[in-house]
Amino acid sequence: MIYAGRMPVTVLLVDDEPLVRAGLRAVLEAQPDIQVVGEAADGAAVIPLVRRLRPDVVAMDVRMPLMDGIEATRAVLRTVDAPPKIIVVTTFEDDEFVYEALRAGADGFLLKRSRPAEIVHAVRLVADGESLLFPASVRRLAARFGERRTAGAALTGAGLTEREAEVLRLMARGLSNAEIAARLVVGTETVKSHVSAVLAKLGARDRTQAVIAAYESGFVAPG
Amino acid sequence: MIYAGRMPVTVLLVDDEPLVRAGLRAVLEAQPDIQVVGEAADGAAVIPLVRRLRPDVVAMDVRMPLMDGIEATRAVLRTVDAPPKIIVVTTFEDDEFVYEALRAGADGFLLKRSRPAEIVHAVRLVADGESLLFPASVRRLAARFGERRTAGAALTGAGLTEREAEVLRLMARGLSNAEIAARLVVGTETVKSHVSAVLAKLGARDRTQAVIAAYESGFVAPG
DNA sequence: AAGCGTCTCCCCCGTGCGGGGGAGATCCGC
DNA sequence: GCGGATCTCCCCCGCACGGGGGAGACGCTT
Repeated sequence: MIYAGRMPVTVLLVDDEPLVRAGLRAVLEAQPDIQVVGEAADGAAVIPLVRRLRPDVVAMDVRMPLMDGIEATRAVLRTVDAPPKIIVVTTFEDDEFVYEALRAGADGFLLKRSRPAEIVHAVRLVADGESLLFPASVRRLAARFGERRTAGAALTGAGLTEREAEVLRLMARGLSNAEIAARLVVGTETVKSHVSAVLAKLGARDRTQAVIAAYESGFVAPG
Repeated sequence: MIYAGRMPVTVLLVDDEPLVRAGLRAVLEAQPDIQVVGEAADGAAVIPLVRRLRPDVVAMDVRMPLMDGIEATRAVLRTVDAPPKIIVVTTFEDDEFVYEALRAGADGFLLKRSRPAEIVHAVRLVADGESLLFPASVRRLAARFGERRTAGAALTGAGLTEREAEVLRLMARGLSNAEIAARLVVGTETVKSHVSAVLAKLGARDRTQAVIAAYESGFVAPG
């Protein structure tokens, strides 16, 4: 496989530990044909970032606070059209995670213990459309889940609607549904609809997680 | 504390995962007064390296294949004269590890999840002869929430207790009361008590407002 | 005209959340 | 010894929240 003359492969790093992100960045950016275009600390922050940065590859941690890598993988593939390739990164050779990751639609599976050369190789491989499955025995499973990706494509073109974003901003200021309703001069049932939509799109379980995602993704900023 | 005009602090990295070493190196070498002088992949390799490189600080992983960080710490302190300061680096806030590490003679204790600034700070601190015992995140919260927040409805004026701060941190990661209870190995009723105390002291109406306060005050930070 | 997406509002329903009490155990300082 | 603080757990209770449905009105593109 030859990489000369290619456009650089763009990568988004998703891991809750800054240290791991720094490590991946150091390893990947040492390659002239690979470019890290962004980082996220949680799966919940991934979708808007993918939409904005349109990376070729997402390196996704499994264990993360709000939304784990499996969930985030599902969310990205479900809500983003022309989605990036996704490499799920984990610490242990957990077969369950491999299986789950494949079911979720991941293209690659990588251990954190891997040597830099393997990591670089994995990124290049999935960027080229190949799938990379660590244990050979699991490779067979890939075939069974190979047809996804066409079906799920895009409910709406964009993430949050303007109204939903407005509601999320008010949620992130601590307002209750009733207060948001009063502020926006609509019924509380309407607000509930918007809140539900926000929770669904962000993969949040409740308004608290949604607000956390808003902070973590930079949608709102402290200060 | 002023670092200008100092000799650079030399650091030896000991971790079995190249990724983590690369991350630490990237984070530390970004500082002009810190220099990474060597790396080791296992505790067993540390002693000769320490003898040869004479680093000021050793950043030591706990979990390693041949000799773990606790053992390696003991070995270094026992066999090397004028030994370096040792920061034990681990993944989880495992009290047992903290205790063991301190018993072994470690000068500092650091979580891999820490933000770069905290890691850098820890290295400088132990290099200066200070000891850095409990996770910086915990320490920070106590200090931060100790005296502020005097105004408002809160009548106690005493700030958050350690336990309450711990609960708030978990709230700020999106955990429900039941999940926090499971994490802290206590009953949900206990968690409810702590949550209520946190809400009262922060002047928050619900957990969402408490989490917002946590972000806005710097108690937790995005990224 | 048809279709889609958005915004609006409505129903039912379960439950997690938070308030308001109380109480025992431990530790620490006076 | 005694009081205070902290951590733990328990009761009852109201309600906001969130999930599951559905539906009408508007504006847009096709």
